[in-house]
Amino acid sequence: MGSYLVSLQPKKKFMSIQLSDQEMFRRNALEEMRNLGIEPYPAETYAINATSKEILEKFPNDNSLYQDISIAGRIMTRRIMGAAAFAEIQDSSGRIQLYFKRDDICPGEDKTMYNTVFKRLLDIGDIIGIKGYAFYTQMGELTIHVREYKVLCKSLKPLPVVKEKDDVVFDAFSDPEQRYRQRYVDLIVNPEVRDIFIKRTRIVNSMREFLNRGGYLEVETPVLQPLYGGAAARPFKTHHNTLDMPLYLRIANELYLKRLIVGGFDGVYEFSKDFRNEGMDRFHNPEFTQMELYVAYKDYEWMMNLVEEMVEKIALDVYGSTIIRVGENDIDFKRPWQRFTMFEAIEHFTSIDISMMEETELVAVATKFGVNVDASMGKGKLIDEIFGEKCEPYLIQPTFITDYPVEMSPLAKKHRSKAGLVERFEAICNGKEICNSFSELNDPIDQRQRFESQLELGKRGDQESMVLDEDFLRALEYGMPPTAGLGIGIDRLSMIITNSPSIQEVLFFPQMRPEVIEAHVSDSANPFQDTVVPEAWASILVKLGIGSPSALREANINKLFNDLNGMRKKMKLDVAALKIEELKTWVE
RNA sequence: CUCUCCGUAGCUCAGUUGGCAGAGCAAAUGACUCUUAAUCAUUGGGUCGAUGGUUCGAAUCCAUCCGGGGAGACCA
Repeated sequence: MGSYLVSLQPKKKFMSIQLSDQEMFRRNALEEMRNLGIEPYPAETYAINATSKEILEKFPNDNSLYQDISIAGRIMTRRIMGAAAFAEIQDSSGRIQLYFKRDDICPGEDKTMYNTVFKRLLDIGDIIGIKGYAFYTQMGELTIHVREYKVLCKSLKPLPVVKEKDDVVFDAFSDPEQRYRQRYVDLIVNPEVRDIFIKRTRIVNSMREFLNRGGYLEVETPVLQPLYGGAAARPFKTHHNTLDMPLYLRIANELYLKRLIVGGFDGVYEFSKDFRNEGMDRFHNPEFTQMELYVAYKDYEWMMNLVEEMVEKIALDVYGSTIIRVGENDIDFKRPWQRFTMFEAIEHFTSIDISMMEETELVAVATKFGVNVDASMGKGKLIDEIFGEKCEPYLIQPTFITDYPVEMSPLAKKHRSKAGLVERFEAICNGKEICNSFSELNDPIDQRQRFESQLELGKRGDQESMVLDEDFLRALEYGMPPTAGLGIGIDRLSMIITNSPSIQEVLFFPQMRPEVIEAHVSDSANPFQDTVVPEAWASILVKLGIGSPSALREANINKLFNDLNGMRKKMKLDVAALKIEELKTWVE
């Protein structure tokens, strides 16, 4: 700890103020273990030969099994009755009860491993390995009788203790902020959360298996792109130092995959993390996952059949059924799904046929339905808005919507028979789009014109209009076979299939504003020595992770103000509360 | 960006019309050899998200800010 910090508070007091009593007890237990010659963080392998799940499944059928178990897990509950005790450990497959008996753990005179280590120095949250045998208690619960145990990891932070009886959960760890920020805790104490993520992986595995079986090649394309394209969205912009040029994080990988079709692959797909610099809500995270697939010599009709088949298989692989309960509804993914053209869908829900309307009439209809209309909207956008307002939310069962206005689909091929439309479909399910697909536009001259009309929309103020990609056009000029393309949102699909109401529930680490975490300050000089920042506050800045004057200048001043005073209060510092005016003088 | 709800002990939550911060679980100490939200006894622990204001007095009222949830705007 640097000298300027020592002058602030003596180290001992400094530390004890920040740790709760429970954390202090655990640190003391750690020391005591070491004094007893027990290493709380041993290095060597702990060999296991069973999991809680397989014991619970197989022992009831054959009581001769599991008489020499080695198993490891985290202590989740303990019920101690003097010389005997029950505990539960949780491993990756679930929980199982343990029975500890003093004279079995400690057959000799020395009862330390039971009386001191087990009863006093171990806590809920610690990870132990045990050896023993399976049996039934008098109450009939399958339990492991522990012969010996070993400390594998001492936990220094108290875990939230969630209890359950008759399927009623008590004191659930439920605060969304804490659950998302400390997902590891969420995963430890909320088994249904881990189940969601297991299902998500199964969905991805099932899809990949389906695609590989179809003979499509899984590929990787750039995340950092000099031009962003393939979707209508605003990008994240970054900078490459050596090239000294801006680069964008991809908003889609469509244009790269189509270059590969030009290059002669018949079918390529990629699970891609895409990034869109837009609002965040229940359905949008700045980074999200999409699977894009392009198949040569196919069209959108063919792709619709593929989507139905693929999603039906996923439902069957995950649940063994095509029917999934989602919120209030039972959604059935069984083929075939209902198909509507966009105009049919609008007519179905509004009884108005807008298929022949001009822009001014569409504006009137849109306004009537409460759509916010502005000058940047073209005809296609208006139709799309009307659909989004009056149809999409009401489509619960999986439904294909086909034949979109050309203005909204600059990468899709013109409809073979309907003027002004393109060969495009979306699958809508539970009121939300889950995929988007079209017969890909492979006429390079038409494609150039579409890009140019996108530039027009950009001039009208549409911030999401696409940019013109000359290299992509060059690729098309060499010739791309007729191709069907698909983008399917993995997060959206996972939400539906796991019955999760928000995207945060299907992302391990959803995007959040940064949290204040006190950094451990090591011995170093005051980085604010040559500034107007007082020494007392400088140490707090370092603890908040702000280690240089430039970092200070980049910080959000209101948040910093809040955080600094928060730390002052928490650490009971003997300095006056910081005024925002004073803070402002630091960054000037 | 707007509206709205929320922020109190490690966790889940109470806190009346402003009047000395409460409970359950968790923790500590002790008792208890088949418990299971184990039980019984005793004990410690929070300055109420931050700042400023009103007041004799603020967790409580007001303003601004920080963080989160929900709805909307925006957005495939």
